[in-house]
Amino acid sequence: MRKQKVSSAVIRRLPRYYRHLNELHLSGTVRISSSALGKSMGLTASQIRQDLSCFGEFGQQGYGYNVEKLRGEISDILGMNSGHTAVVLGAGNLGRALIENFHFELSGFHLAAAFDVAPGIVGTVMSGVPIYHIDTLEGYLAGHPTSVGVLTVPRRVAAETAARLVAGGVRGLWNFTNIELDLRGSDVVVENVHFADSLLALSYMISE
Amino acid sequence: MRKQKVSSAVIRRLPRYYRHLNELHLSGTVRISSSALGKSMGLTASQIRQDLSCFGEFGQQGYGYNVEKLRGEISDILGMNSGHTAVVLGAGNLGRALIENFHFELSGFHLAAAFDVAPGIVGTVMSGVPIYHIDTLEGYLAGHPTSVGVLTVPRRVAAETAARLVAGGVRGLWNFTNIELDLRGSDVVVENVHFADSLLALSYMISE
DNA sequence: TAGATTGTTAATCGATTAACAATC
DNA sequence: TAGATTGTTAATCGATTAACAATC
Repeated sequence: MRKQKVSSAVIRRLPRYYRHLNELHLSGTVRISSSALGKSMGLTASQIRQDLSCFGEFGQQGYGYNVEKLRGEISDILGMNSGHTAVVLGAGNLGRALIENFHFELSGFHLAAAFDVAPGIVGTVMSGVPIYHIDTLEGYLAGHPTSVGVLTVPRRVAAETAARLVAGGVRGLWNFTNIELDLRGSDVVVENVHFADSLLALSYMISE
Repeated sequence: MRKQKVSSAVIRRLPRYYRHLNELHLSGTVRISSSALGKSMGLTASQIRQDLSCFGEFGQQGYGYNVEKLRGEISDILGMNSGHTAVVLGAGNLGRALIENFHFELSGFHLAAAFDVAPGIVGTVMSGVPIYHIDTLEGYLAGHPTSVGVLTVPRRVAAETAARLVAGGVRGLWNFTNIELDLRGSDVVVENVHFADSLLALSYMISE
């Protein structure tokens, strides 16, 4: 479906484009030029036009871009309208924070279930999300095709849980454990959220 | 102090080097060559040597690198031994998850305090971290020089809280709100953790 | 129409990779 | 010493920026 290979740098900017266009739309802005958008995002107009040209022609000479239309195009490109589903693995502190506070639906995901082992929470419902026992994961995945597994389990079971998700047919892993998952051989995509790496980069930058 | 400008790409790899070297050290590995390290990290040997050469000469011809020594050098470069301190702003779900689960000290930070407004938690201690009322922030910062403010407050007070931290003299902001902070004019560094951007990048990658 | 702004091609810049003399 | 591996310089590759004809 996709024409050329899109570079990782471009992919990382797409969500920012979406976010900015969404705010522009909410604030009532109808159209914007690449130079105005660039100014507000700290990018060059050239880069924005170059980035967008990877996916099609969304603007109009002399006019610029229609904010709502471009937002829609980018949400399609990002797969926000693909009916993606997610499950959370590990409903401890971080897992619970994500279940209760992160709005998966704003990114086009339906958070369908979570899995844990703690007797106190298995069988309960958290912010509308049922918590099942991890032993039932395979059965669940067989009956409910799932796009993404959100890994918030303890380190020691991270690799094993990842393998079970891959075997169960998920297409991506959103990895909050600080394990480097090695999924070469499968075509499952891993997106790492390494808090410590982020804080250490900040530490470097403030250390003169 | 620093010689040349180090590119952002290099800075982002430093924490990964640190993490890998730490694991190598814990598993008892004493020395490693750039090519072996590259293989295990998915980088070229060239890139590793080029990256390290930004900061000095840490290896030895014919031998490679001493794992423990290189780990120590990189921790210094990252500022992990600079006595950095942090405070958390907003001890709600995400703030609490960070306070209780994220090991700031493993990144060389001392998490000294948190601030909130909820009567139920102001005055309590969470995992050894005292929770103060946000009204006392200025007084606290005046008496306790603080390196980094961890922003986990609600959207609507994010900009204001950031401004108060900047006025209070912090050097960096670790921003978990999905607001794009505009701190041009100050020399405070912002490190954004945009969960939604990360999930949307994953969404793109699994959407063929 | 005239002014504005696109999409795209060419030029520049920066980052990654390759090569190799130095040397442990 | 001989083999291995560094640090660094040069070559390549890719990403960003500039320029401009096309056109709304």
